Amino acid sequence: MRRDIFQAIADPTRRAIITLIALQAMTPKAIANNFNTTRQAVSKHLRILTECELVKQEQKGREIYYSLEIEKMKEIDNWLEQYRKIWESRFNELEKVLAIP
Amino acid sequence: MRRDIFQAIADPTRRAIITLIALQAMTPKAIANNFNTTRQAVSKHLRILTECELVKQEQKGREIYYSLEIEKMKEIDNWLEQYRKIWESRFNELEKVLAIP
DNA sequence: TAATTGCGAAACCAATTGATTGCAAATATA
DNA sequence: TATATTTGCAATCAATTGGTTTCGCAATTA
Repeated sequence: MRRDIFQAIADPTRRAIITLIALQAMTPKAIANNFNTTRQAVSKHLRILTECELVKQEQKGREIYYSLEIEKMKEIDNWLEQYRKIWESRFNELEKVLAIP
Repeated sequence: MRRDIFQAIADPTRRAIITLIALQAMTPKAIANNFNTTRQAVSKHLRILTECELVKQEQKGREIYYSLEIEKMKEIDNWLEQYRKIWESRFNELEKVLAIP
């Protein structure tokens, strides 16, 4: 059961959850109310997101508030870095061609 | 058969293929030789990558060269933008706290 | 021309995934 | 204390996934 961040964000519902809790912590029930799905399904998604440390939880009484571990998102950014270099260098190539002498 | 870029990069083999063909076009056979897998398996991955327009192909005789459609990778970058804003703003908050008056 | 090579596609299989249902535990409220 | 609410977790099911095997087609080579 290998969890990695790329697998975690592959599911559209999980991406929606991430968007939802990026700015404010929410309970599973509150999250489920925002989608056309059940609490249990959301709970499973939250579990997957927690397993790959994309989400952290804070218990308050019987409620559990989930919020995004924004630092973890940087991993995607880091992976993307190698490709960003490529498209930036290609852009520079294009600039050279278009440059007025 | 919904193909989207996030699902495409979820698989580690596909990410490895993307890395491999990012800088130079390669045939399925050449790609397969770089991994511990068959040409047919690579072929299936390439099909998925092609379906979501992450990869383009160029026929040369009986060989087909696959290369990365780098522009498509920007879609991930665009999606990440909303979160980049968050972690940058948090960093600025931190800076304010740490700032020497 | 005949054999070989590179390829995609279809058929198939085991493993995984996402969703649902049902349940028990913990907390809150009457 | 009795009841309702919020939750995680296990069992189950249908659909999807990644891989293999096999096949036929087109291009190259002998």
